[in-house]
Amino acid sequence: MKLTSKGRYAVMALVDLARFDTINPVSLRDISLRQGISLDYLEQIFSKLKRNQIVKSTRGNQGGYVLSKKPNEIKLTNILSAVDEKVKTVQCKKESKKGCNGKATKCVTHNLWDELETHINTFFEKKSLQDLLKNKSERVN
Amino acid sequence: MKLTSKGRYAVMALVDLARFDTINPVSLRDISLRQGISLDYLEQIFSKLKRNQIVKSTRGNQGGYVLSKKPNEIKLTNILSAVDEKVKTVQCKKESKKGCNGKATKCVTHNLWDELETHINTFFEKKSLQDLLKNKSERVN
DNA sequence: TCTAAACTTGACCATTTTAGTCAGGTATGT
DNA sequence: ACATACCTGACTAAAATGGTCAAGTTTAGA
Repeated sequence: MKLTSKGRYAVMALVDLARFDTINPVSLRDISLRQGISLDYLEQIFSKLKRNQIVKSTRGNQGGYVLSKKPNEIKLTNILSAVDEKVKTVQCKKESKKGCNGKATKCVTHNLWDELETHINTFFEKKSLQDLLKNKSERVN
Repeated sequence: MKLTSKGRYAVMALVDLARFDTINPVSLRDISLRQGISLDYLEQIFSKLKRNQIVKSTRGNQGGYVLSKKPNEIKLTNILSAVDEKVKTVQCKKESKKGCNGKATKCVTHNLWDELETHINTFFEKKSLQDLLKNKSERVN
């Protein structure tokens, strides 16, 4: 199972983007500063988001990124899979042909992880960027 | 988020144990052979399971491990947390005092991961070893 | 009592993943 | 032209993963 900072950064950055892209493209530099994420790392992430048509870019001065869809049309599944955070739990080796661990049977936990995977995916399927915009940033304290 | 082979092995081994411990303690060697898990690795895992009172051990010849509770009393949460598979998603740095990423506010995704965590934990809370014993091992094909 | 089976502990390690950095681009508005 | 901002690929330190190895201790049974 993979769910790391990269996925979190992607979501954070997109929420930030959704809040500021009403008029002009938003530069990664701004997002970097506001969210405290390394600019270089953001570029890697946005490169993937772009490949997956989640954002559009404008080059040059005053350029930046814009969402390619409305916030409520962008599901978290889309975001996470775009940055290669496969919500795949533990894969049994060569599960396709043989059973797990080279046995002739599926391992007893096989269905379990499948179930969990579905469970999590459903969670991310229901949530959209829009949902995250609502509870904005809460003050600590 | 951590959910790796160690957790899967722990569950697999305990299901195996639950099936065979009716009379005598089950040796790790047997589990190792049946489940195709390295014996040395199993020892590490069972050391943790023992520390967390999930299994009891008998040393010496004919020794081995036995469940310390009934299969329906052992929830998957117990197993996974015993082997340090913290179902903790992404933690924001120093979230306690300051906000995330050193900002004064919680990051926008903070509540999201909290929610997910709860979501997953609920899943594991409901499942017991007993549940896994039912759908035994299915043949591939 | 001897010995083999089985648990116990801790150190060690190769590989992979993570979370970036760095260096060099290219495109474009002003 | 030049600053800004996107774009790309190579590189890397540190951590996690999935083990192995070595050296025990304990106890049943011959």
